[in-house]
This record gives sequence, structure tokens and C-alpha cells, in this order.
Amino acid sequence: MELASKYNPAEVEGKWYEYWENNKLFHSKPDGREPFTIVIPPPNVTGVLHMGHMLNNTIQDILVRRARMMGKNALWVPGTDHASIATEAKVVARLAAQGIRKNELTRDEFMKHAWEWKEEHGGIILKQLRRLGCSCDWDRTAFTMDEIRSESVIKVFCDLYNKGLIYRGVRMVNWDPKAKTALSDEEVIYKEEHSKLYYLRYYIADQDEVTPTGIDGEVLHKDSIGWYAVVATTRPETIMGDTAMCINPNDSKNRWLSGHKVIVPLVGREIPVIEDDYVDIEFGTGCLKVTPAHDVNDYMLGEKYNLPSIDIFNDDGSISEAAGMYVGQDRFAVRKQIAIDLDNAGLLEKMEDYTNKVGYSERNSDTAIEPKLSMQWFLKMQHFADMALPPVMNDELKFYPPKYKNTYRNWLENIKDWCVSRQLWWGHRIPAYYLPGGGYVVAETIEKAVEKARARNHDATITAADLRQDEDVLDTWFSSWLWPISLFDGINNPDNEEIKYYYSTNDLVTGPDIIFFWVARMIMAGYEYRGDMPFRNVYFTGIVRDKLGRKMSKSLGNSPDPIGLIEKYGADGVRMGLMLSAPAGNDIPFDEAICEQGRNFNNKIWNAFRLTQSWTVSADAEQPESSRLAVEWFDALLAKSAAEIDDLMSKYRISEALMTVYKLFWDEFASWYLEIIKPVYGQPIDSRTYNSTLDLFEKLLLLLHPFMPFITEELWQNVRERKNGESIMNQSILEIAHPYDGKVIADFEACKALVTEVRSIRKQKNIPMRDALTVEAICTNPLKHLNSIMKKMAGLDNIEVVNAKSDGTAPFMVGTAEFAVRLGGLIDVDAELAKLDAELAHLEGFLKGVMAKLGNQNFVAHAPAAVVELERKKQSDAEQKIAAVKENMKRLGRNC
RNA sequence: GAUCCGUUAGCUCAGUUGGUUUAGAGCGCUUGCUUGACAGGCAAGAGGUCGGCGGUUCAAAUCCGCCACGGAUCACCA
Repeated sequence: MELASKYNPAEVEGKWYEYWENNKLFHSKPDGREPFTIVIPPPNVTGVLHMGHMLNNTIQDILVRRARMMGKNALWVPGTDHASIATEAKVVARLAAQGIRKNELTRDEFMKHAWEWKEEHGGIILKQLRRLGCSCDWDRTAFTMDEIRSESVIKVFCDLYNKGLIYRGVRMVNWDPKAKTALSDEEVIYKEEHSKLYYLRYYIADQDEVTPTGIDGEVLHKDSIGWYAVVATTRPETIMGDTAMCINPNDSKNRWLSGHKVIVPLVGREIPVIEDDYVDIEFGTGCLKVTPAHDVNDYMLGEKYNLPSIDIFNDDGSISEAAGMYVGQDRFAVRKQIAIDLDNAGLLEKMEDYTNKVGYSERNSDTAIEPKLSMQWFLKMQHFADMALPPVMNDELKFYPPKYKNTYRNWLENIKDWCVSRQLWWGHRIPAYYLPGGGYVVAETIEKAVEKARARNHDATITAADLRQDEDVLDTWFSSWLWPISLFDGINNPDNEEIKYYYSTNDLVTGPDIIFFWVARMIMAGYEYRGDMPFRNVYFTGIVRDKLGRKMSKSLGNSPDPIGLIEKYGADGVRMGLMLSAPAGNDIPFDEAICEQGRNFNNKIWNAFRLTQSWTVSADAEQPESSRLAVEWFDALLAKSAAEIDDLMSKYRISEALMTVYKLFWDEFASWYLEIIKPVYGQPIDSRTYNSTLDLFEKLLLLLHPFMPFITEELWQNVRERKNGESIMNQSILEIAHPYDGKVIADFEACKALVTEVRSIRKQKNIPMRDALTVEAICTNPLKHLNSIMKKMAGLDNIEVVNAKSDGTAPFMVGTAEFAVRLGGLIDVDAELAKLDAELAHLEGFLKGVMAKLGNQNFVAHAPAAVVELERKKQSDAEQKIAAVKENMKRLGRNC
């Protein structure tokens, strides 16, 4: 077979992915083996792959492929999320582009458009995951709004309602005026913003009764019109909703306002001055305007003091009729206008620059959230928090890295009820049905609702037509939190074989940004509905950033196209690039250049294979001693490395595990093993070495496969004859790690050190490899059994044991064993002495440190015997080396 | 503002209960190599007073305290 000198991923990736799928190699069904399960964090159904997905899914695939090769029944379940707000926003935008407004459509018409959109754009991301090599069981592909998942969601809602954990009520919620829906607290992100602080005059209503005692002499509260108070606010447009002014009862400078009424500027309404120590005396003027309908804290004050609440905003953020002024204008336009109007009316005392934080929708980052009173559905969370906290804190359910336990605890200990209703259409419609005469029932189906309604009203004539279903849908996360259960139909059929076999799943791989949205809530649902954790381990990936450390974003244009990268470097190359730069829990500064390293490694593997294919094999040729030794050594090293990889993977140190295989292949197998067994050009290789080499190469491919699935399959299929349907995917890696002789590896390391010394001397003296050299071993050669290898690799004709080194030799040491290279006339005395001087200085410095320790009576008395012993060994080794260096100096004519 | 995490070679990071020959890796860098696997390669090198100051200890990159810088999460004063 004629092989190109470079690996071409495009030629093989599609072929093998198809082969895996056709042979059902990703498919799993319950059997007698131990299961290993991962459920995918479902990407948005209409989303496209970004670097975060690439990282996250590469990790999952590595874990799944590895588990499969360890003899487990491995299952990775794929699926997509309906992403209520994001998808609905996209559909609305598309309709708008076609000149259709959402409110011109019926709910059914809109849903038809939405499903069309889903069919058109849905699933692209799943195709992209195939390009990456993900070994998902595609037969199980699920969608959070498919039949089983929808039924599960509705069932759970009804169940929680029946348990008294879900309630409906008017509360202050985070309102998104663009999407026109409520959001949960977690969906609001606060951004710092430069704004203004407006100081407004509120004149006293009952001027005659003002007795300004305790007024700070410098602050004047009276002008030609009369006495007034000043309020500082960032939101002057909300004054139409003011129903009180509040001061702190301990605030002496505002004491005089107590018990009076003030007039809301421009509006003219009289409002009371109330007192509460919530007010910060130091902030602004110490006077707070209270707008119960539009601020969470004001709402609390309103409740406490029974204040009326005037909702001055419409759902889209424009001013409502209730405001009585500026009706229909946008809230931000009004803020500008009202400042002008206040100023003209002499009611604006001053304006200051101010930095505050404004909440934005996590999904529509350009829309400021409006705190708004509205009727919503809530889930009581304390019950769930109580269940979900202990297993994480006591490490039954492990977080990697563990620092996120803190974040988790923090949230659960300050848990607030979850607003689960959304004023959208794309989602699971809340199964609450309103009765004609008021009140409602909650039921899984309309039929059951009718039954309940009849029972409730004692009226057997009620029909489905009389009931009106709640218009709202549920928060997307209300379906996602059931994912590890609903994927196996464990809500609808709690005793089915699949849920019992696959649940609890093993690992969840996700980003720390959704620890509250998703991870915590899945844990809650897991305990509520299965009495057990949904997964045993959570691996939190970092955020993929660009090489300057910035988040990847569309607006910065710094996010590479994943498919473009795969086309450029191959899926294996990109996977490796990502994994090499992704230590657990750290953010990943992604530089495309690192994919080159991945690609180069593929090429290295490819060329190693090419080398083995170029040999002719002879059954008669005898196995050289050096080859026998190399096989023995590399087999031991492979066993050692496999054990290391096991250990690293068990700690989710995937990056380090990959680096271990990388170095094993490149530095040990390619640079040493292959160079040792490589026959002289044109000569055949003995069949024994050849077969051993293929065995070792195969084992390397197995270890590499979870990281680089495509190239390893391609080469594994070609190393030896395979039957149709066979795949590297289901080979076992369990046998690679076995007991080995550590001395074999240690001796080989010493042998490599000798070779490197000789090569270094060759370079200094400019002696090419073709000129054979002779090495002297002084008194004894502890590496004698490896002579054949050292000769071949260092280009030596002989390694002689001598009693004393000859003149004209360059000495060196391997450990404490002395060697020298015969150089004849090539020796440069001055350079040699300079080298020895440097070495002596180093050794003496080292010895001094050791002696300082040993000379310290406290050290000798307190340190463990083994540590003291080690220091003594260091001392004797150093002394021995120093003696050797001095001896070498003497021979070069230096008196020491 | 509260809590947590980090600061080790030019870059990205290891360094697992304090002691393993006066700190390791990958990439990058330097120098030398064109005939037989691979220049996307081979070989040999250079490079760090472990953020700063103090403390505990026979012994500190490792433990404690303070400071500086960076990051995360939560909470916010209108």
C-alpha cells in the first residue's frame, strides 16, 4: 500500500463515522454489564455549534469511549432543548421580517410557524456533533418538547401542585419588556452602567405646619414657593408611581419631615412621608421615593405600610394610562423628557454622574429588566434545597473542581421561590384550567380537568369548552431539570427497565454558568422523583476564551467556526488542541495554533505507521539483542503509562492523561523504540520484532482512541486484517496495564542518558554519527546489558571497561557511574576545564546545602530517619562526583 | 460590600496530606542537521531568587497572617 506522507483526515473521518453508525456501535441497551451513562446537556434545538460545545462534547466523548473500552455498557444520550425564550424570539423576528406580528396570530398559528422553524433549523447542531466524532446513541435522540418529555413535564407540574409546592400569586417579578414575559431571578444578569442621579424637589403639602427643627444649617429646604424635601433617584420616570416618601427614623437631618405629606413633582399628588430604617441615611439626601409597583424594595415597603401601588408601565415598557402623563411613550424616552420638564418646572435641583447596576435579560442582552408586579406561578424551593445540599457537601455527588461546592451551597442556602411561568407560547403550556365562575383546577389533561372542575363546582354540566387553559408556558428549565430521568421515561413509567438500569447516570459535563439553572435543579428533581442523585460526578468545564482572554462572542467576531477548524486540522486535531489547553476548571485561552499541535501529532502517528508498512519481514532473520531489549522495555513502559492514565482519568485530569499518551507515543515510541528496532535501510526486519511492534502499536492506538477516534480507527483497521464490523471502539484497554519490572524502565532511562551525553559531545565536537566512537566505562559498566542499544543509538563501536580513563577522553557521568568518550586529538583542554569548573561549582553549592542541613543538630534530631538518610546519600553522591570532577581536572593539568 | 479561587520559565499550566539529588511539562525560543517514516521533522540546548512582606518549622512553591494584582459567585443604596 502506497501511503501519503501526510495524514488526510477528510478522507477517513466520514467513512469511519458511517461505519460506526451502520454497525450500531454507539447503541446501548440494558444487559448484564455495568452501565456507564452520560446525558448530553441538550443544546438549543435551533443553535449551531460553538467552541463551548466543542470542548464540552469532546470531553463527554472521551469519557464514553473510554468507558466502552473498559468493558462497560456505555451510553451517551443525545438530544436538544426547545429553549423557550431564545427560539420564540427568533421565530418572532422571522415573522416580523415577513411583515407578520405575533399578536396578529392565534396561538395555534404561531405554534405552526414555530414548529416549522424547528424542523428547518433543528438538528443542525446534532449533525455537527457527528463531525466531531461524538459517539452518541442517535436512536435515542430526544427533544424537550417531544411527547414523552412533554408528558413528563405536565405530570411533574401537576404532582408538585398536588403536593402544595406550586402556587400562583401576584409577586414582584423580573419583567422582560421585549419578550413580554417574566423571568426567574437567575435569568437576570446585572451590568454596570453609567447613568445619572437626579435630585428632585418634593414640596411639603402642608406648608404651614412645618416646624423645621434639627435642620442642618447649611442645607436650605425653602425657596420662594415654600419648604421642600429633595429625593435622589436614578429613575425619574417612575415618579408617577410614587405613593410615599420614606426617611430613616434615626435621620436627624430629615426629622422635620416626619408626619408630613409631600407633593410628587409634576404629578401633583400628595403622598405621605413614612419612616423605616431600610433607608440609608448616607445615600443621596436620605429621602427615598417609594414606588411599590416598580422596585423590589419599594414593594416590600408598600406591603409593610399598606401603600397603594400604581403600575405605570405597559407590558412593553411604555407608560400606561395609570400614569396619567407621557402615556404610550417609551420608558427611556420619558426619562430624558421628564428631566427636561422637571428642570423647566424648577423641580430638578441637580444631576450627578452615577454608576449603578442594571438588570438585563440573560437572553435579550439589550433589554433592561423592569421589576413588575404580576400574577405568576411559583415553585417553593426550600423543600428541594434541603434535599439537594447534603449529597454535594458530603461528596456523595462529586463536583470537579470542588470549588464549585461553595457556589452551590451559597445559592441553596439563600434559595428563593422559582418563578416557573413565562408569557410565551413556545413551550409546555401550564396545565391549569380556569372555571367559568372563577377559580381553577390543575390536571394533566383536559378530560381530567373537566372531571375535577365538575367535582369542585358540584356541576356535572361543565364541559371542556367551558374551561379556559392558562395562557402561559413553563420555564425551559422546568423541562431540563427532568432530563436525566425523562430521557429514560422515568417520570411516566417509573419502574421501567431502562430507568432502573441507566439511572443514576455517571458523569455530567457542563459549564459552571448553569450550575443554578440546571445542575442544582436536576439534583433536586433527581431526589424528588427517583430518591437518588441524577449523576455521580459533575465535571465543570471552563469557558473557552480567545487568546487574549476575552469571552468568545459574535460581536467581537473572535469565535472560530468549529466546522472550519475541523476541516482545517481534522476532528482529531481539533479535539486534541482543545484538550491540551483545557485543564479542569480553568478557562481555556483558545489559540487556533494549538490545533496545529494536534494535527502534527496525527501526522506523527501516521508516519510511524507508514514506517512499519515500509519494512519487508523476514521469518529467518534473527532478532537482534537490541530489539529484544526494546520490546521488553516498551512493554513495561506501556503498562506503567496505562496505569498513570487510569489514575489521571479517574481524577478527570484529562489534559494530563492526553499529555501522557502524547509523550509516550512521540518521545518514547517514535524517538526511541522505533529508532532502536528500525532495520538498516534496505534490510528486512525479523518477524518476531515486527509482530511485537505491531502489538505495541495497537496498544498505543487503543490508549489514544478515546482522544482521537478517527485516525486510531483508520490505522487499527490497517495494522492487521480485520473482519467486517470489527472496530477499535469495542476493544478492551484493560489488559494494557499489567505488573511490570520498574528496574527495566530505570535502567533504560540511564541508557538514554548515556546516549544523550554522547550525542551532546558529538555536537560540541562536531562529530557526525557516521564516525563511530568508543566509550570507556570506568571500573564497571552497570548498563552492560544494554550495550547493544547504546551502541546503536549513540553510534559507538565499543564500550570498554577500563581501570582508569585514558588521556584525550571527554568524561561524563550517568548517575554516579563514570564514563568517558575517546576523542583522541579532538580534545579542547580549555573548553573541557571550563565545563568542569561549572560542574564543580554546581556540585559544591549543592553539597553545601546538604551539609548545612546535616550539620544542624535539630534537623538530625527531628527529621524522620528516612529523610536524614536521604541527605546522607546526597552527601556521599555529591562527594563522589566532586572527586571525579577534580580527578578529571587533574588529568587535564589543573592543580586542585 | 460578602464569600470563594488564583498569582510558579516568554505563553498555558502541573507540582496530591511540608522533605525524592538546590523546581517540572507542553508550546515557543536558540544552535546544528536536506539522500530512506515524518522540516507539520530529527538532535542538542538556554530559560524561574515559585506576586510582595512577615510568621510557624530542623525543613516552606507547599501551612498561617497581612498587602498588591487578576478572576468568579452572590448581594446591592433609591
